[in-house]
Amino acid sequence: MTRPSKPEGQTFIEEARRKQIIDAALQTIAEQGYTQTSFAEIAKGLGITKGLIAYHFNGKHDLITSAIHTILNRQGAYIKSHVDGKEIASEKLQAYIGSSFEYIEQNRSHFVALVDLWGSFTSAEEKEAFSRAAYDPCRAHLKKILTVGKNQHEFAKLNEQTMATVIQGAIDGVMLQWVFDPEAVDLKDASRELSEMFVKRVKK
Amino acid sequence: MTRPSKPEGQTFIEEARRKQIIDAALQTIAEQGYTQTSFAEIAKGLGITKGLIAYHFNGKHDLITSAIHTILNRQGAYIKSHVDGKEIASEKLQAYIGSSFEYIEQNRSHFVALVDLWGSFTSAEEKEAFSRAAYDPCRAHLKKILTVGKNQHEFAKLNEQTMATVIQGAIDGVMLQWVFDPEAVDLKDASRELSEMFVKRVKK
Amino acid sequence: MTRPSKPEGQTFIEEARRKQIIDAALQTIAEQGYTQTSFAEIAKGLGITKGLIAYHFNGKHDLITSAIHTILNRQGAYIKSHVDGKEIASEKLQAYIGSSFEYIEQNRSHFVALVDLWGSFTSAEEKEAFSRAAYDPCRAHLKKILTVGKNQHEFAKLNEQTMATVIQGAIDGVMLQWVFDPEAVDLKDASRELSEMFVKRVKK
Amino acid sequence: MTRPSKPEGQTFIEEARRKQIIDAALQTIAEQGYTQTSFAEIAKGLGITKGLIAYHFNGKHDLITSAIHTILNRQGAYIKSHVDGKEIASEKLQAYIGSSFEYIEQNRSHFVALVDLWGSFTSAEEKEAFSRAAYDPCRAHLKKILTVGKNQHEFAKLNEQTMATVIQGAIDGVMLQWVFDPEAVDLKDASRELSEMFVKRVKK
DNA sequence: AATGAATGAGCATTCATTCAT
DNA sequence: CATGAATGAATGCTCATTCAT
Repeated sequence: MTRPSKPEGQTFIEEARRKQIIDAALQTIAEQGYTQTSFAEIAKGLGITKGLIAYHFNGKHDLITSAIHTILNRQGAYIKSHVDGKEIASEKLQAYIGSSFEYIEQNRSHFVALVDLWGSFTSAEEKEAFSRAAYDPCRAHLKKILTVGKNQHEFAKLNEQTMATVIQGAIDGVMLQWVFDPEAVDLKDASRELSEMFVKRVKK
Repeated sequence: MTRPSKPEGQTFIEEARRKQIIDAALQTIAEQGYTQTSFAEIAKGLGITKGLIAYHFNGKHDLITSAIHTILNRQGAYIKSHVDGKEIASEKLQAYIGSSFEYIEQNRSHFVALVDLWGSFTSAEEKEAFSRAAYDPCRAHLKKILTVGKNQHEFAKLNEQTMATVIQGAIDGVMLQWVFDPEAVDLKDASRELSEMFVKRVKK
Repeated sequence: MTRPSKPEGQTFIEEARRKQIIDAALQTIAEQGYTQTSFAEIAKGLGITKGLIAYHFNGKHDLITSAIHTILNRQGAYIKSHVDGKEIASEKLQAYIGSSFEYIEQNRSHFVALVDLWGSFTSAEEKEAFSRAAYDPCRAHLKKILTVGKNQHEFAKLNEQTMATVIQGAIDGVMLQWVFDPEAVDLKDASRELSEMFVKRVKK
Repeated sequence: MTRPSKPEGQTFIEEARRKQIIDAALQTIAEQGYTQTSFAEIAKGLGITKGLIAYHFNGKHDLITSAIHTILNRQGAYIKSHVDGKEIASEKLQAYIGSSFEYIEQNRSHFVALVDLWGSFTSAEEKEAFSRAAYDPCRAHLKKILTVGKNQHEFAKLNEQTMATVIQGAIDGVMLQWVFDPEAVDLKDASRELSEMFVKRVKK
C-alpha cells in the first residue's frame, strides 16, 4: 500500500518507459474504461508484454496513481503558466477558469480516464489521499488568487475556502457533464459564463 | 442485452428483496469501492447467498443500473417536493439548490457510491445513456424553473441551457469534493453561496 | 443413481405431466443442445415452473433417461409394427431398415436430441446401460429376423451377431451424418441402398 | 467469435503444452464424460492450474475444437498412409475400412471422447461446421476411391455420394456400438464383414 | 399439484503478479 | 531490460435441487 512509486536512481530508459506506459494506460482507460483495462490490454497497445509493465511499476496501484498525478500535474502546470502571466487578480481568476476549460477541451481522453479512475479507490484513505493530491492544490491556488485580489483591494472580503470550493466545483461539474456527453454541453459558453459570474461575485 | 430489469408481476417479496439488495449494494460500494464490490461481498453483508442476487437481478449490469436509478429517483423526488412548494421562481431555484445539498448531506453513502459508479460505464454509449438518465432531467428541471422566472418577469433573458449546465455542475462539483473528503468542504456554506450567487445572476 | 424413475401408483395427471415434460425436453434439447437445456428452459417452453419438473422426476438423470427410453420405445414400436406385417424374412429385413429410416426422417428432432444425449452419460456403467437399452433390443430383433430367414432356408448361414451389428451400425451411422447436416445426406437413397445390399448379402 | 486457435509464432513450449493439454482433455472426456470435464478437472490430471489452460487456449471452444481436429487429423493421416500404399481400387477400399477400424481399436479413448463431443455443438451452425470438417473429407476420400475404381474399370457405375455415405456410416455406426460397450461388438469381425460386403457391392 | 424463493456447488474466464531465462 | 510461461485468487453467472407455502 505504502510502497514507493519505484526506487531512486532511474535511468533515462526507465523514465521514458514509465511515461510511455502511463500515456498508453490513459488512452486505453479513456477508450475502454477502467474495468476493461488490464496490463495485457495496455501492453498490447504498446507492443510490449505485460510483464514489462509489472517490472516498471510496483503493481497496478502504482500505475494508476502515477497516471492520475500525470494528468493533474500537466493540467496544473498549464493553468499556472496562464495565471502567472497576469498581474491583476480578476484577470488571474479569469485565466484560471479559462485555461482550466481549455486544457480539459484539448485533453478530453485524460478526463474521461480520470472520471473512470475515481472508481479505483477502494478505501476512505485512498479517497482522501486523492482529495489532497487533486483538490488541495487547486483550492490553494484559487485561495491565493482571491487573497491577492483582496490585498490589492480589488476583491471583496469573502469566505475564501468556500469560494475556492465552489469555483473548482463548478469547473469540475461542468467538465463531468461534458465527459459523459460532449454534445450536451457547450464548454466555451460554460467557461465564459462561469468566468463572468465569479469575477462579478468576488469583486468589490 | 437490453433486457428489462425484471419482467411483470413482481410479488411483495420480490420487490422487498430487490430493494434490500440494492441498498446493501449501495452500502458496500460506498464502503469498499465499486471494483471491490462483488455479488459475494454484497451477499455476505446481507447474510444471503450470491445466487439469490443473480436470481433477483438479470446480471450485475441490471443491479448497478437499478441502484443508480434508485439514487437518482429518490433525490429527484426529494428535490421536486421542495421546489413544487414554492410559487416564485427565485424561491424555486433556491429550493432546488438547497434541497439538492440537503439530500446529498443526508445520504452521503449514496453519493460516495454514485461517484464510484460513474466509472462502471464501459462504452461511450453507456456513458451517454447515463447522461440522458441522470443529467437531462436535472437540466430540464432547471431550465423549466428559469423559463418560469422569465415568464413571470422575475428573471432576465439568458442562455438557459448553459445556465442549467453550470448550476447543476456547481452542485455536483461541490458534492464531489465532499465525497472525497467531507472535512475539506462545508456543504452548508457552499449551498448558501451557490444559492445566493445564482439567484443574483439570473434575476433581472 | 439407482433410484427408480418414480414410485408406483401414478395418477393420470402424473403420467400426462411426465409425458408432456419429456416431449418439451426433447424439443428443447433438439433446438438448443443438451448443455443449454436447463430445467428452467424446459419449464419456460411449457409455461410451468422448474420446481414442477423436479417434482415429477427424480432429478435430471431420471428425466434424461426417460426421454431416451421414450425415443427408443416409440421407434421400436414403429419398426415392430412394420416388420410384423411381413411373412418372408427378406421382407422383414427390408421393413426393418426402411421403417427405421422412415421414423428417423419423420422425427428428426428426436435424433438430434438423442445424439446430444449421448454426452450426458458420465460413467462407463451408464454408457453400458445405454447400450443395453438401445442396442441390445435392436440387435436381438435383427438376429431374430436373420434366424427366421435361415430357418425358412431363405438366408445363408452367417455370423448373426456381427451381421446384426453392422446392419444397425449402418443405419445409425447414416442417421448421424444426416443429423449433423441434412443437406449432405439423401436419407431415401441411403435407405434403399442399405436395404438392397443387406438383403443380397444375407440371402443364400 | 471466429478467433483463430492461437496466433502466429508458436514456441516449442507453447506447442508442447497445447498437445499435452489436448491429450489430457481427451483422456478426461473419455473417462468422465464431456459434461463433467472442466478446466479444473483437466488441470488436476496434469498437475497444472486451470489458468494455464486458459493461457494456452482461447476458451473452451478452442480447446474442444482443437481436440476434435487432433483426433480427426491423426485418424485421417493413418488411413491415408494405408490407402496410398495400394494401387488397386478394391484394395484401397479395403485399406480404408480396415485401417479405420484399426485406428479406432488402438485409440478407443479418442472415440469415446469424440462421441461425447458430438453433443458439445450447440447450434445448427456448429453442427454443420463439424459435419464439413469431419464428414466431408471422409466422404470425399471414399468418393475418390470409388471414382478411381470406376475409371480403372474395376468398379461398377454407382451413386458415389450415397455409397460414400453408407460406407462411412457403417464404420461409424459400428464404432459407436463398440464405444458404448466394447464387449458387445467384435470389431475385427465387423471390419472384415464390411470390407467384404462393400467390395463385392461396388465391383462390376 | 404447483409455485417460486433460496441454496450451494460448479463453471469458464480474467488478471495482477511472479520468476526463470 | 525484457520476455512469456505459470500461478492463484476472484468474478459473474448457471443450475439442479430443496422446501415452505
